[in-house]
Amino acid sequence: MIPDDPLFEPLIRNVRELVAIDDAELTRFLEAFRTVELGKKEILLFKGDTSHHMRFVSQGCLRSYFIDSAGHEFTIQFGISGWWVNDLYSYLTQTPAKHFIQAVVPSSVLQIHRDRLEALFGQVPAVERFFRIKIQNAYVALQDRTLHAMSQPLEERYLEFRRKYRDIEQQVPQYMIASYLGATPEHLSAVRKNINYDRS
Amino acid sequence: MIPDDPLFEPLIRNVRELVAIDDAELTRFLEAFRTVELGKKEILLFKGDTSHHMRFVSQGCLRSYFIDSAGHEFTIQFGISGWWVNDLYSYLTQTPAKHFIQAVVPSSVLQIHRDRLEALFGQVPAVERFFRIKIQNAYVALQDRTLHAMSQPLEERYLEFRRKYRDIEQQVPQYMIASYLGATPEHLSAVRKNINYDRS
DNA sequence: CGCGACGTTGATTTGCCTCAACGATTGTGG
DNA sequence: CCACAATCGTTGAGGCAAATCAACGTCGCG
Repeated sequence: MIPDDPLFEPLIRNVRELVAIDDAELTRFLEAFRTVELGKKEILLFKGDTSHHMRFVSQGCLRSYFIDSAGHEFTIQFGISGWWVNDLYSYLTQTPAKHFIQAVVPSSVLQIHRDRLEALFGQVPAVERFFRIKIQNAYVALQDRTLHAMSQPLEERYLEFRRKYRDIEQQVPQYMIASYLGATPEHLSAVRKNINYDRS
Repeated sequence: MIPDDPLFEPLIRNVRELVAIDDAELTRFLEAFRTVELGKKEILLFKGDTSHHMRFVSQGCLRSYFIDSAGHEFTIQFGISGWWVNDLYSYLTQTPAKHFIQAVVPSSVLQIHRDRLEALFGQVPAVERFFRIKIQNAYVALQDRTLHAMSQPLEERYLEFRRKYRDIEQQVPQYMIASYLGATPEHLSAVRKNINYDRS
């Protein structure tokens, strides 16, 4: 009954490690998803479009980013297998997105339409619970990142990023990491040089 | 049946403007709250304590902040009437808080114990829904703030703060606003001076 | 009144950005 | 399969925004 497509495995694990849900309910949930395949650098959501889906990264790596008035890119979030990625503001308010969502490498995404999900919230409490807890955790993580960004110099933030996301660091170019950390590629490059000198 | 204590009014409004909930359920929810009165500068949650309550500001103004290794204060959040304030990480994981929560001016807080709230989540779906939506909105707002902090100069951030939170600006000292904006009091002072010159 | 908390000012230092240029690697079309 | 272009990381010079440090005025409160 539960779909045995291997793309669904990370999602099943993601749900079951957080909430108790029986097979029938889980199946209803999974059946509401559609698969999207993306090539390297392909864009899944454009600024100005409205986000109608919650999106789960099954394979590969995505990022969301925005571009300020001076043309600078800021990476908001990376997402690898097991992460949810979205422009939540656009999704929640059904207004045009301020961010882009892009595949950094070839990726497989599972997405569920907002109408289906809202209906499921009323029908399967475990699904609503799942998203409540997910968003709580995301909030805490974001708060942590915000505080680090304000209080730590770039070197600390970079080392922290490496510790926490070694698997992300390997698949994304450095200028994206710089833009995630709120720095220029040149500055990050200089910091990396320093770190290597310190080692020897 | 619904408590008519005026302190509850902001909370009742807060819930009813977001979810449909009948009087009996709302009453159950409200009865789980206790009132806490705080004097100016009194601390409600100390760093190192574990947060066992969700807290709602009924009157006055609170803030949460943390102190880094160099002794600098960073204000994470202000909360006036109608806002929820907590160290969510401590609350969710039941680990020692990394932040303080403090009354900026004399304040009245309504708080519900975690055990009561978790029980209500299972019994009254509207309560779980309420918190899911609240935390979604908080996440979006925090993301917005994080992006502004990274991409805008202090002057922009200060003007934005003023526009958005004029009612907060009036009850908190300037050095706390500076610490919220990620700047020193001296720098904010200089920026304010500039703004005034521009006006004339 | 006198002390402490708060905001301001100015001099100096510093972390980070900007701009320009240059290898190295990747990928692509002829 | 090679040649050329584009992408990415690095380097260094110069500049600017913001932090630091120290000092001072003012207000409110015990």
